[in-house]
Amino acid sequence: MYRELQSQLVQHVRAFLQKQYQVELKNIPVEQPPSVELGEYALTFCFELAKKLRKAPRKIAEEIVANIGPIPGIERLEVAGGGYINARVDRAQLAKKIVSGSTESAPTGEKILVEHTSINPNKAAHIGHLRNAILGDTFVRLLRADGRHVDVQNYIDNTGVQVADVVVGLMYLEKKSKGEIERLITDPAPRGNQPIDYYCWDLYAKVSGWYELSPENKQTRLKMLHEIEAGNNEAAEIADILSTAILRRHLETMQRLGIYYDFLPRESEILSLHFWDLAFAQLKEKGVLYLEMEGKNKGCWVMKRAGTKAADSEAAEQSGPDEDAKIIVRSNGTVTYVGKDIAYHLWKFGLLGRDFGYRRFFHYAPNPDYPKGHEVWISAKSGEADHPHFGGVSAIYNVIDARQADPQNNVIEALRLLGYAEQAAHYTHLSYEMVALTPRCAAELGYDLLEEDKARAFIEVSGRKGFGVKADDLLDALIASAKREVDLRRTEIADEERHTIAQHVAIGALRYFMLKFTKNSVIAFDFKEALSFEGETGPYCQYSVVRAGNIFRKAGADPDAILRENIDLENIVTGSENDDIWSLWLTAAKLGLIIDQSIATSEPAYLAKYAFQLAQGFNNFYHRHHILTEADESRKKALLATAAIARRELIRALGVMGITAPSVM
RNA sequence: GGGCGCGUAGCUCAACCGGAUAGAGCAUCGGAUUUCUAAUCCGACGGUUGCAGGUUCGAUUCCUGCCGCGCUCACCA
Repeated sequence: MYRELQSQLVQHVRAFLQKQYQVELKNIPVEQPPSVELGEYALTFCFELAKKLRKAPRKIAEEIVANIGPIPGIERLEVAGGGYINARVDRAQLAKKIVSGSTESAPTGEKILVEHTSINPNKAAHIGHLRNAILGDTFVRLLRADGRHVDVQNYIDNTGVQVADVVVGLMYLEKKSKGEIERLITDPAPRGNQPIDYYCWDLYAKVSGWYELSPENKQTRLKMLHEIEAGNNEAAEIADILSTAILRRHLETMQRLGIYYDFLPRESEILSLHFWDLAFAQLKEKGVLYLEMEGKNKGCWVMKRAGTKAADSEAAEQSGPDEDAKIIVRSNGTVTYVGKDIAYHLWKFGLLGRDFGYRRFFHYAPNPDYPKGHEVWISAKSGEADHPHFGGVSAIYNVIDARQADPQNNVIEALRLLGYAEQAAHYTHLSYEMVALTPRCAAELGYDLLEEDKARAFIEVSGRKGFGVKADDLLDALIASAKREVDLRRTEIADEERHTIAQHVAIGALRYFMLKFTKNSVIAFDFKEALSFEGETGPYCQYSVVRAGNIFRKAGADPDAILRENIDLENIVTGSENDDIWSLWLTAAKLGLIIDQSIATSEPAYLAKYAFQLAQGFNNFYHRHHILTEADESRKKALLATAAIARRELIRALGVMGITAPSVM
């Protein structure tokens, strides 16, 4: 609506500039004037044109406004300031289009792969993982709202050092047999009735300390890692049952937040199906890797790093070994993490020539996102005969924190050097900054802080040290806090229903909190802020939806039905006395544009800010115009339509963020 | 040392590809017909956008140099 009209306007202006002045502008930026009093769109290109045409910007603006002629949907153009052109739309006409609300973009058919969460399956999920999963899930929802076909993957590193650490803990510190470990997973009693991921959280921290005690202890870790990677032994079996149990816990935690997956590829299958061998052959054949013959990397297969001197200067190549090169295969013949990741990404783009086996792993009961329920598939060496196909996509988004930019860039560079420029260009590392704790928060949690840490703005969480806030704990705290608020406000309804409301509010608060910060801002986590339900929060937005709903409930009207009636929009959106109401309509009309921008910049925070703005606009309207006591029936109906539009678009915006509003709060 | 990112109100953060008076929330203070439920609304207070230059009609935004902070760069994953 707003988006469509905007592109029409740009097209028209572009054609006119070409015809009248023979100029072709690459970009015709469109902004919104500071206030609707000045119009709906602002054009700034006259300033740029001033140089080319050797005329004052205002003069050009005046000429254009005088000569451009009528533009569909635009009432008139006006010159403002030193050379802005402001466009005023035909409000009644646009409002009518907003009411009809049918502008879904056509599906493109191509498949997009979004990978997120990817928590090492050796401990409970913490707030850092929540940011990843919420960011990723919201991005998936954005793409789907835009009509794209998306597969959601959660990569499981079930054979890595982190899993090995916990297995070491069970076998060497706790001295448990395989049978005891199996019982530990099926029976909560031996682990003090805490969930298995919680139990391992503490154990993991303990093992890290144990390694520091002696070099022999540290050796155990390496030995364990190799056994697990090799497979077909007791340690590998223990690692498998343990990591699988913890993985289930992670899926349950994320399910609480409305986060679902389609496929869980595991490192164990990347190893057992020998993905690396195929990738290695390609990398050697195309000369991406070379065997280093001298220097500190002697005997390793290495790859030049992107952007280094060695990569673009031939002179450097002759002056000895490139010691800065990235090692892909160690001198002992084992492959590094980046190597495996290259193979995995060749698979993602369908360039490897081999596929995973697939079997069913987890079933989601019917829910608002999947009314018929949903199946999660997991990789397997030999899977079920009937399975959906994953991988072979045209674009990928990896939601991974900023600390892993370097390995990500290595993988992209490898694809590029292999000649897959197209794929490399559609490989997006959706990078975001970490969630850390404020010193105050750390103190509240009972951690002893070093003096130097107390002075910091934030302290990095560390699973290895057991330092952090567990995802389920935070969600529980939010639900409890929301429940107290609901108990105070809604004494007339049943406790069970109050609990459901509290869950909605808690999820809204948490998801919004994780989305309101732009990606490259470090979140310094603090309970006080995260538990807030006022101001710029999810519950604020949810409350606006509830309020709008209340109006219709009291009026005995259905918001969708109102919009199908014959409404006199002219009298409510036109004229400067109605600027505040019109401005709410206009904000509501922008959701499509905001979704586009959020995708283009891979920045879900835009959407969060927008939802808040829309909620704020509605609350303002709510106070200024008392709908149910409006005497003029025609105006009352138009006000109801206004509330219906704001409500509809706000519900839609929140839905893309995975937030739903309860019917009462 | 190289790479990436950050520095904006007391605090936490915004600012669309460079655009009109740099905006929100929190905190503080003052107010809102006991109403479509106040998880709300209105107002006040609060800024040399780290510093110094440059480009531009116009710079929080782009360029250069400093200062400060975070992350990262292993034959760990």
